[in-house]
Amino acid sequence: MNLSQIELLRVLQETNLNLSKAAEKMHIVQSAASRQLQMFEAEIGSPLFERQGKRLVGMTVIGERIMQEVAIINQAKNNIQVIASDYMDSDKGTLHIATTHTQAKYFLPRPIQRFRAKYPNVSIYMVQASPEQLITQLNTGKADIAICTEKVDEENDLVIEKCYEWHHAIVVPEGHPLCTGTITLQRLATFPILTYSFGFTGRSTIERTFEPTDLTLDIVLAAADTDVIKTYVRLGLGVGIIAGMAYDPLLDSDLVMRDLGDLIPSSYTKIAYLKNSYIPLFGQHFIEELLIAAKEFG
Amino acid sequence: MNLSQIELLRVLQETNLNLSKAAEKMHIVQSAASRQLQMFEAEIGSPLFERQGKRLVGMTVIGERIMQEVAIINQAKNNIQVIASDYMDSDKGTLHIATTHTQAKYFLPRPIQRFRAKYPNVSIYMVQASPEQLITQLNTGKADIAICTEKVDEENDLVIEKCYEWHHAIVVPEGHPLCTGTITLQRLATFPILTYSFGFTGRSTIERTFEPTDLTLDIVLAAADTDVIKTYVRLGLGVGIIAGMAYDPLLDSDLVMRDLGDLIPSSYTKIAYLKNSYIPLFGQHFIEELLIAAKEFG
DNA sequence: TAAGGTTACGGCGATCGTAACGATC
DNA sequence: GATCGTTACGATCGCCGTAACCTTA
Repeated sequence: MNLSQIELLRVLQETNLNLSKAAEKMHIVQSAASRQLQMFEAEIGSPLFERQGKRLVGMTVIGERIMQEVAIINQAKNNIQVIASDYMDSDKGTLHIATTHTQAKYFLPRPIQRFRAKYPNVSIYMVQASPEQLITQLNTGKADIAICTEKVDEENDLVIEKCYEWHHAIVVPEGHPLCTGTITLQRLATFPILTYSFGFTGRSTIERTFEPTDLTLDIVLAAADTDVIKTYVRLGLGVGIIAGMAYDPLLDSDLVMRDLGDLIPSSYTKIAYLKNSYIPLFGQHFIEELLIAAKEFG
Repeated sequence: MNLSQIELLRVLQETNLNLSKAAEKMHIVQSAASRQLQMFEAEIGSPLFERQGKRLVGMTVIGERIMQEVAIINQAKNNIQVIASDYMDSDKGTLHIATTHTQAKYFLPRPIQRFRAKYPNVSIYMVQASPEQLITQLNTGKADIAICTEKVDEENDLVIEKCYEWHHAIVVPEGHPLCTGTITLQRLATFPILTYSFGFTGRSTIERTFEPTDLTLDIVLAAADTDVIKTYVRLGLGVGIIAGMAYDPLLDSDLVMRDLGDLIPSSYTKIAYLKNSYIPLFGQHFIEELLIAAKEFG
């Protein structure tokens, strides 16, 4: 058993068990990868992969179990490298951030700008994805830190920090009936609604608010992305329910925003990272920067 | 970085940073170990060991930190091997049990005998140690399962199962004043006492019982081992406070035992193993055997 | 027939062991 | 002087790459 075999297993998973692709990723020729895999299986004493003919099409029971340990080893190995480079020069490195569109556009710009000013030698990679994907990004080591509102609860191997609290709000064109008068759930339900897709940016909170009532929202558009919602609100498709902080007083001055804090419970945007991952110094400072920005944001 | 370097680091710790001994344990010549260590430190970019001249005398800060990851990797690597051999033949293997004298002598014989009958091809190694050492045995991978009463609480990376409940009891020679009449803490405190050493077999419970009172026990002998206590009770040195199950009605018929369940809170003997360790099938069956024996024991 | 995987073989490099040396208790 | 660690050098064994071959979409 050796570390490159362990890594090969990880890479195999990432490539849907395609040995050729895996070999390429590891900068070795395909036959070499094939042999390494065979040697490892020989050492284990039973096959780790289900095969159809020669093709790898799945994992055996023992393969799955061993993969858990493989993941642990890879994580620890990666930690060692990060620790080492952090110790050598704690102002230099790479930070992979995974987040959703809303956070990327409305919350992160300021803290990231500040962070860049302090750490010009840290490269920041941002991956935009659905909240569900964010967890995968963390688990596969593709992201160091995830920032989002949904889904990052009760995950056992994640460290989760509350970042800031926010309310939903409606946006409507000027002159829309909802610009005046008290807003109630009943009244909202009489209009066509534009809001986030399932699993995005507090959509689950909206669901939970309406679920116990007899009302059903008439959702005519569900988008992952606030800007799409606003665009169609401008076209008069209906009432947008968006995250309050996604209303930009300058750019969105043609739209009227009204807070729904009294109707829909607040949502919390959180910071998450793997419990077992080593976060370098600059990463910890980045998190601090987020928390500072969060206070200004509230 | 490769696995033998990782292993070398672990072995170095086990040998008090003696490179020669470590090399021997790894079945390589000492110069090879020296080089491997250098290569690893070069890759990390800074020394992992404090040196006096050439001797390794301690670990640097980064060395300590990296050791945590090294331990994780070694554990996972070991798990892989156990998983593999468990899958190959789940009736064969080795079980390292760490426990204290009292458990080894009075509780374990029956379950171990039964287990041996079911699994003749599993070699059982028993290490007898102090409760404190048991934890170390688990953490260093020298023991798979620990059985004892003290110390195995609130350890974060241990899985702990309650095994059985027991009471303290006194043993005295026939005709001793304590053979008759009600036993109270006050009365106990008037006699010279023989009991377990600090940190052994419920000694802490005895301490906690007397602590809030004004009474102090006159402990004339503290032993790790029930048999030593009984021996000196027989010589008339005083009153033995032992674990109830350590009284053998046949062999100790010359002594009178009286239960202290009303005076001293019960103690619990627990089974402990590392949260991240893979316990092979026969190991799980061994634990079941313990729990069965525990019921008969109560 | 293209894509994925295995087998055979020669070459190169990593790592080992021997051995001589340096330093520290 | 015994123990512990480093450096130098030749030898070996593991692993890679090339290439031919097999098998299935």
